[in-house]
Amino acid sequence: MPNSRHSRYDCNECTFRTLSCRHIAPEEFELIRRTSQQLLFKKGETILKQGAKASNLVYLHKGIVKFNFENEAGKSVILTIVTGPILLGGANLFFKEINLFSLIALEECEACLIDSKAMKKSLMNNGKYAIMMFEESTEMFKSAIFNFISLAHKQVHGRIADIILYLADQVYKSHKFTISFTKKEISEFAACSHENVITTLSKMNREGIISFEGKVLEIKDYDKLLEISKHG
Amino acid sequence: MPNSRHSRYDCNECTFRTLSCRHIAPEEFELIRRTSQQLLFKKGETILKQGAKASNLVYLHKGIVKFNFENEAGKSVILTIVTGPILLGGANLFFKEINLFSLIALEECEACLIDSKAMKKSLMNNGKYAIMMFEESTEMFKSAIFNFISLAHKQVHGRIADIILYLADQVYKSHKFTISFTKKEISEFAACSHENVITTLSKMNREGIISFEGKVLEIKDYDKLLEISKHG
DNA sequence: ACGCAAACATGAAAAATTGTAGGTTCGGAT
DNA sequence: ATCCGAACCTACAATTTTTCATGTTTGCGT
Repeated sequence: MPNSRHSRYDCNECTFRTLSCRHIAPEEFELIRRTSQQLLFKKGETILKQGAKASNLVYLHKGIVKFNFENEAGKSVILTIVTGPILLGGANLFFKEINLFSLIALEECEACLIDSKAMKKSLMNNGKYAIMMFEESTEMFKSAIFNFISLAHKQVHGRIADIILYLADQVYKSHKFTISFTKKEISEFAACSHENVITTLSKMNREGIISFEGKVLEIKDYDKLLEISKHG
Repeated sequence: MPNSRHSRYDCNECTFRTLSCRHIAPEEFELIRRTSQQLLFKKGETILKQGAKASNLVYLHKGIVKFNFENEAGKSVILTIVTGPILLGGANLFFKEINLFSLIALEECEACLIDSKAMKKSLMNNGKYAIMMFEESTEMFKSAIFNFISLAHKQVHGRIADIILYLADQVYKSHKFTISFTKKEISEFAACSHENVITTLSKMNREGIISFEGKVLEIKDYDKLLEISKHG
């Protein structure tokens, strides 16, 4: 269960508020704020559940989240992985009332759940605000589409190279980072077996392209990874 | 070159106009209309070009269009295939100024190119209109995401079954249809080799699940296809 | 009508990927 | 402290998929 702790983020300093107040009056934001709820999610906890009614948007202040789709057989795919601060769940808002996929915390996450209805009301009254929110909430598609494309015409080592580059450049923003998820999750992101992930990473390790001890991954030869990504 | 023929669609009867005028005044729509251009695209012609400036939205009155992404090596993936009437290119509008992928006519298409700037202006002035347009233009994502998921955890025969079902249910709306594209294009949609498409379709043909003569595909055993899709 | 290029088709070999089976390590629950 | 399950790792067999080689058919431009 998400833990409703003492506020860590002061609503008056929140970046979401700052963004919003570029387009709507503070009094109007207050209406949105009042329907919102600040929560702390532990690693592994579900923030939005696939199949549930999409009654909330999520402003992720801090943390890392995976977009997880699970099929009838219980197999998962990770559509993409993102870090805060970012607005999530907008896709569900515009698509339909049902969440198409789950949002799951990969690390401890600070997030605000925002009532969709309250938000929609403000969007209707302010086109500029609507456009901005839409731009914010479609960010995730870009990375999902690039993963899609990587999947579509690269083989496993190319896809894994892409994932490492993506994590380094977009998520952890460093060439050395502690991954906050399992090999199985990497396999769900790369859409292959977890054995294949292990084999591929071990090979890259042996060849000195990366070093991967425990949970710490370091890119040793960025250019080589780029090359694998290109020809993979 | 697209052929600028004598108007087939009377702007006063256009479904896009009807939709728009639920939220904006006819005079305001007139501003959008004046910047628009009605065109006829022949099979194979590019409506929006990947990499070009995203200066237009496209309202597709009639026809079938593929979302095509081409990588540096010249290999293509088809993200999804859609039929008119539908609003296209919205993704590009909100993403960035550059088209992320091409839209290519698979059949003769009647379409209006709408100036992005004129449209954005109206969206800013009217939140409800903006929300409606977002909803319209994100439709394509749903099918692209489902194709993504199919790709991610099914093997080729499952993916091909999915594609046949998708074409029958969403595109041609019939269990018997004349496909307007090649086996190679199916392979770009299914993300596999074209030989694999041929082998798989031949097998389904032999087993009586479908019949596929020339360009005419007929689903003989819908339930069997569903089953292949499920376990695929 | 002819020729050429693209699309279609098929089989066999090669490569990539998954599944299976073995065992080790790690961390949380009792 | 110990037990148990999950994650990790490796090798090998089984399967899927691609690649290659070859030949036929189709459709379009001249």
